[in-house]
Formats: sequence, structure tokens, C-alpha cells
Amino acid sequence: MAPALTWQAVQAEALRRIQSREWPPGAPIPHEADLALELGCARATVNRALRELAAEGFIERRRKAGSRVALTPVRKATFEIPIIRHDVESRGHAYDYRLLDQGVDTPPAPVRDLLHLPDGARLIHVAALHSADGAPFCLEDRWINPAAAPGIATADFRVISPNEWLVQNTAFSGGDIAFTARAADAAQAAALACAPGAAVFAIDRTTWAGPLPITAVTLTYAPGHRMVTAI
Amino acid sequence: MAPALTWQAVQAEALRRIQSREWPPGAPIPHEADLALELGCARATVNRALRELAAEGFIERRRKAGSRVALTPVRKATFEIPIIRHDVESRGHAYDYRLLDQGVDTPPAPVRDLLHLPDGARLIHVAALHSADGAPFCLEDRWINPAAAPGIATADFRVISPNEWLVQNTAFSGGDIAFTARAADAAQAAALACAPGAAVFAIDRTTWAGPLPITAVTLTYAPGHRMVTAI
DNA sequence: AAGTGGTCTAGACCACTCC
DNA sequence: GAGTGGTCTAGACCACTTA
Repeated sequence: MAPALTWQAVQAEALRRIQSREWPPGAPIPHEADLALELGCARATVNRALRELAAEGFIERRRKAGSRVALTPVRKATFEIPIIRHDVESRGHAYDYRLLDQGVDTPPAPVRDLLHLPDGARLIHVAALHSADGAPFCLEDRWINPAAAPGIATADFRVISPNEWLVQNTAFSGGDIAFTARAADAAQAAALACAPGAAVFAIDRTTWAGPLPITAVTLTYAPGHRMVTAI
Repeated sequence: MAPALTWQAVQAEALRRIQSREWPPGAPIPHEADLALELGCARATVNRALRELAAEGFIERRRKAGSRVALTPVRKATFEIPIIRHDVESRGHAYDYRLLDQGVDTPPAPVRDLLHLPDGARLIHVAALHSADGAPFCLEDRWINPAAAPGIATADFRVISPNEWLVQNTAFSGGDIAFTARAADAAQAAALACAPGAAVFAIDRTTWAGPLPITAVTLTYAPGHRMVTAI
């Protein structure tokens, strides 16, 4: 008996038929059972191959209606949420970290609203600078909800960045992330050693443990930063 | 007999144990066979649940060594590569598109190198402006390799954007994408109706059909643009 | 009402990796 | 060499959706 087809082989064959237009955009593709018969494997194998193609946006699957080649193959890009130290080190630079400011304060209204906190709530505020080969790399401006971070009173942010401390000590369940371009304000320019008004890449992120807000952070990168990924 | 556990239920239970620190970071977790026995389901069900947790970065799996809770749960964010018209419409704005320039030319050296093309290669160049509710939204500056886009001579980019034409008419297999912040140059500022030097969000993308370069594009967004996704 | 994808099971073999 | 995850099979039932 011939060696069993792997689901990767089935997937590759399906992808070939899609990209060669043998299965053109919008066209229905054979049912799982038919494909299994044609290719000589179990339906479960075909199922796994097609399931992953659907997850990647190449085909659309609906019960009873069957599967179709997607009309607009929406390609998805994935990137890892950077732990800044790893990001710097993977670029081949020496990482350095310096705490700029730490305290308990009332957050500005936009931060308070982002985290759905009541007026007057007091949060931990941390500002820190991440460097690569001695040059400013990224400015971290973070507000932390102490109620969601037990043990944070004992954290020494002169030694470990809040970024890493939170990753290791809190269990977050979800959040939002936004990427944007901004003009550096005076404080950011001073910290990043660039001109005020320079175009800087910024990431705004909020994270939650279920309904409980954990932290809101803005990462402002030095001019020229590029976030890169493959598609 | 009790109803069979779904793989989602197994996954949720495993995630609960991870997030509750019942399975702390770095600790080994039970083998698939043991978990299947304990939870009362087939090993394949446990396998699927844990396989997806590994893909999402919560656990690390190695043959013979078993599975462990990841020390640094690397969260991944996914976003769809925007078809600009869809992007605008999903924000609730009226989409408009205008061709600014089209021709055949020798690309600047950086573009030529990005696409691994020889000196002197001639490409199709297209500049276009995408608008939302009449306001400039995104400037598209694109170079296309005609050898990789059969039929492009008949495309009328006054009617359809090169973005959409390429999605519908070429089969690309991969590429790179980079996000960055730039200061708008004079031409960009004029097209986007902003001040020269304003901080703008830019996406640089190259796409390939196997070894054949298809296109290199820079999308420059009007000031204030945010690219948002959930994690 | 009926057809399709979604999933579970029980068993089996294999590939990789650590000891 | 032995143990673990990775995968395939054959069969079955179910849920959802559309005709």
C-alpha cells in the first residue's frame, strides 16, 4: 500500500490548485469526502488541510454550502508582541535599560478612560528608557493598576523593566494594540535624543485580566524604527 | 456515558490551569495520554487542544521531553493586510479613489534592490490617492514588475486601484511588510493635505510569486492614522 | 429535510529526541 | 533504546445551514 498522504501534502496540493487557478477565485471546491477519495486518504486528513487553509484566508467554508476559494485572499500578517530586550538583542545590539521615573499618581483622563477606571483612581506610573548599543531605542511610558498586579510593591524597576515584570507576574487574557506615527514632544525628544517634532513610531497597548484592567503603555521608538514581518 | 469533551473544553481547562499558576511558568505539564485519561477523552482531543496552545505560545512542546508552560508567554497579534477600500468602508466612511500618475520608468535604486532586479529594469509606476469622506486617507506609491503581472497592460487604473487589481489578478506566494513613521516630504504633504514634515504612518510591502518579484508599494497614511488590532 | 463541515474515538505507527 | 508528541485511519454522530 502506498504511504499515507500527510495533511501537509494535501494542503500543498490544494494550494497549488488555487494558485494555478485550477480552482479559480469564488469557485466551489470538492467536498471533503470526494477529495479524500480522489487523493486516497482519510477525510480527517483532508479536513485538517482545508481547515488551516480556511484559517489563513485562502478558502471559505460553510456547512451545507461547502467550501469555496476566497474571492479576495485576505492575507494575514502575524507579529509577536515584542519584549523589548529580545527585540534589541535579536537585532544584534547590546541591550540596556534605565528607569527614568516611578511613582503613584492620578492618570490623565485619556489613560483613565482607556482602562475604564473611575475618576480619581490612583495608578503606578513608570517611565523607562530602553537602549541598543548605548543609543536610545524605545521610551516606555506605563500606567499600572496595582489591584491587578499583586506583588508589584516589591518589584524593583531599576533592575527589571515593567515590561518583563508584568509578563512574568500577571496573567493577562486580552487587550488592544494600536500602531501610529506621532511627532515627538519635548520630553520624548529629550529622552530619545532627537529633534522635537521628529516623526516617531508609537505603540499604544492596553491589557486586561478578564474584566480587570492591568496596564496601559505607550512605547515610543526612536526615529527610523521599523517593525518588520513576513507574510 | 457522559457527553464527550470538546477540544475547546480541554483547551480552556489547560489555559485555566496555566493562568491560575496551577501549572506555573516553566513547569512540565502532564503527558497527553495522562491528561486524556484524567479528563476522560481521547488523546487526539488533548493533542488538538495543546497543539493550538503551543501555536499561540502558551506552552512549548518537544518530543520525548514533553510539554512545558512557556516561561515568557509570547503573545502574537494578527492583522489583515488591508485592502484600502475595505479599510475605509469598515471605518464607516465613503471611499474614493483617484489615479495621480501612471507610467513606465526605471525605478530608484532602493526599489530595484528590494525586488532583486537588474540595473536598468523598467517597471510600471503608479501613484494614487485613496480618500475617506472626501479627505485624503492614504497615498499609494507602487512599482509593478510587468513580467509578473500578465494582462496589466489592459488594466485601467483610473477605475480600479492597483491594490485591488493585483489582488484579483496575480497569485502571490509571500512577501515582506514593514511599518514605520516618517516625516512627509513635499509631494506627500501636498497629496495628503498636511504640512511638510508632519509625522505620517507608512507601510512598505514587497510581494513575490515564488522567486518572481511582483510589486513594491509604499502606503503613506494621512496624519493621525491608527492601525488597530486585538490581542 | 438533507447535506456538509466539525468533531470525537480507538487504535496504530512513526519520527524525533533525550538519556 | 525508550518515551513523547505528530499524524493517519475508519467509523460515527452532531450542529449548522441552506434549499
